[in-house]
Amino acid sequence: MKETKHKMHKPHFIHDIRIGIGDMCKITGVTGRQLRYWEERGYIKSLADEKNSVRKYSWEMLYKVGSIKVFIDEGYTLAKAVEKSELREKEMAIIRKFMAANMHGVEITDEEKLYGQLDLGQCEGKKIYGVVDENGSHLEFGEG
DNA sequence: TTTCTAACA
DNA sequence: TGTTAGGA
Repeated sequence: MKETKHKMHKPHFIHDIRIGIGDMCKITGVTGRQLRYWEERGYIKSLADEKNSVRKYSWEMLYKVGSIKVFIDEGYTLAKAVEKSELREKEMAIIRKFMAANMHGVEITDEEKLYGQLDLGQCEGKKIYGVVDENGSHLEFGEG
């Protein structure tokens, strides 16, 4: 896989995505003025080229800006919105860790309605299932 | 045309 | 926060 012709411009992963400030504005509804201010305050960061250059944002920043924007629209101040956004992200990281370690399978029970049963492994000899059905979701014990 | 910083009728 | 000037 040699790239002798044109380097760059071939993102293979979502993590390679780079978003300009204009697109960031269109996608999130946050103004360029706000984005520059948020960066100045250290709430977000753009990809470190030298300063005074054109800002590029990562996928993570797109996500974070969108998240902050939601909280702002709910009436939180910028500082509180950032706080909630960052707390949410940390909580989600823990949830992902837990799920990665304990999700042993998913059985789909209704493809239309997206109901199913999560195999969450065992505890004290009993199987644990997370059930999503017409009643919402709940936990169930199964036979060892 | 877009984005940059700095500053303010 | 909006907006504008003046460059890059």
